[in-house]
Amino acid sequence: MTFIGPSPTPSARDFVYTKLKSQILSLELPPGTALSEKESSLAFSVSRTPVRESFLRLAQEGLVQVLPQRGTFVSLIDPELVEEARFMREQLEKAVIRLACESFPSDKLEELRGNLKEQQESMARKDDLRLFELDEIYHRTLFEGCGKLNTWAVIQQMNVHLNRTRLLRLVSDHQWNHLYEQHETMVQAIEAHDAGLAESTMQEHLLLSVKDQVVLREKFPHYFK
Amino acid sequence: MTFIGPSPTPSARDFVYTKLKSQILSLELPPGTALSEKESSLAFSVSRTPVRESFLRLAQEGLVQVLPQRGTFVSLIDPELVEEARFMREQLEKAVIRLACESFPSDKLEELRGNLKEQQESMARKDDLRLFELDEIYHRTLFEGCGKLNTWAVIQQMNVHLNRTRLLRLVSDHQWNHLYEQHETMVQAIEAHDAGLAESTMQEHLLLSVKDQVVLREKFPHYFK
DNA sequence: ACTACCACACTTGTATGGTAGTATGGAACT
DNA sequence: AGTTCCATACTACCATACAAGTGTGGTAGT
Repeated sequence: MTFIGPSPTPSARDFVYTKLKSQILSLELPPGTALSEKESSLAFSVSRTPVRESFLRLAQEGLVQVLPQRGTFVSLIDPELVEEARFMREQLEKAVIRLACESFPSDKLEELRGNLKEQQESMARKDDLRLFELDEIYHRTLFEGCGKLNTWAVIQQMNVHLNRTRLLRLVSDHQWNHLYEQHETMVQAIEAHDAGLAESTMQEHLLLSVKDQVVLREKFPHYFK
Repeated sequence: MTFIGPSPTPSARDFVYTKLKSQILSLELPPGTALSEKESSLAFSVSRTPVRESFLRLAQEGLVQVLPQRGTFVSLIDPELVEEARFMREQLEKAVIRLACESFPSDKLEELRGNLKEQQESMARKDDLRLFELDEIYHRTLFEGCGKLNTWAVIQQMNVHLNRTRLLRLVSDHQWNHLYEQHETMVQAIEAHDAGLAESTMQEHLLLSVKDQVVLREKFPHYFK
């Protein structure tokens, strides 16, 4: 439920925060890594203050753990937390697509169709990065059309815990086709006001995101709690 | 999705944060109020650092708004945000009580029954404050029994936006009886594995929480966005 | 060899001074 | 009178110094 007014001039704090967050999510800073205000401040050429404030924010999001007078560490991945994040997203997305089946503004529906078209193009170009973005925009548009953008923001925040288990490399090779079909099915379900179909498709759709965690857990058991 | 390791020795930051938060939620600091690092630091007899860090945390939770070089202000109540918080809570609570109807550990069921009994006693004593706590514990126990404590934590965080519109005074006089009956019905539904009954009762149950907002909005329109 | 202890090198927590951007009120000008 | 401009008193942002707790390795004593 966080609303960030993006500063017109990016502050040092935001810079450090963004950088650290991306490093943590990409596992460039693996779980368990010790951080230090001083060290990071040197690395980023800023003072301890913005670094410290970034640490605090990351701690609130559960990405790092601050132990007073002892140190700050990248959080281990908590499988329970990951599962619950998935659970929450599932419930909220299902509820929203049910709403969408009742009524959905036509301009947003148009956006969804345009998005689908671009997905096809990107699949042809094997542009995985763009596909990833389009997937996100697709879901965002769904929430936007239902007037539930704040809910989407909450989901985004929970997603960080899912993202750390989602290795982009692994995703790239498999089943964009399958995902695309589901996206298309859901749009059709909305048009047909078929809430049952929409909901079950969404459920399957979101289940695909859990597979990577198993792989990661076998490969790096010490990343997990 | 935030996890705060409560410090063994309460830090100045936590003290200031807790105090400010409670003042904001109780409307003692009404929406729109201008805050200032310096002023608060004097009021709490600490330096500006812990105050500043509290401001940032409150900003992330959406309770204050920090405008660089201009000031920090208690956020206006955003009706959309309040409605979505209610929406999310409804979806998640309904999903959880459905799970509870499939299976629920007997010791937690015992806790729920004990809670109900204490609710009766508190109603007899007209102990509204305790009833408020018991209501919260009741719902928490539901999530605990389903292994969804992190989800409960998320709900708690969204609740701050609902709480600012829930005037404790107003709540006190009406319908504890009604709420209690719903609590009892839900426990029975869990025992009977009647997901339909449980879900619809929960939905009604949560709808009761919106009424105060209307009153508040008529009385203090300038508190709202 | 083993243990108790202590100095030291870390860590984060707190206090404070300086910087730059913003709002405001009054003076000077039209 | 109305408008423009500027000094001034704010604001949050950042840098830095100091305080206080923690872990560790070496040393002295047994």
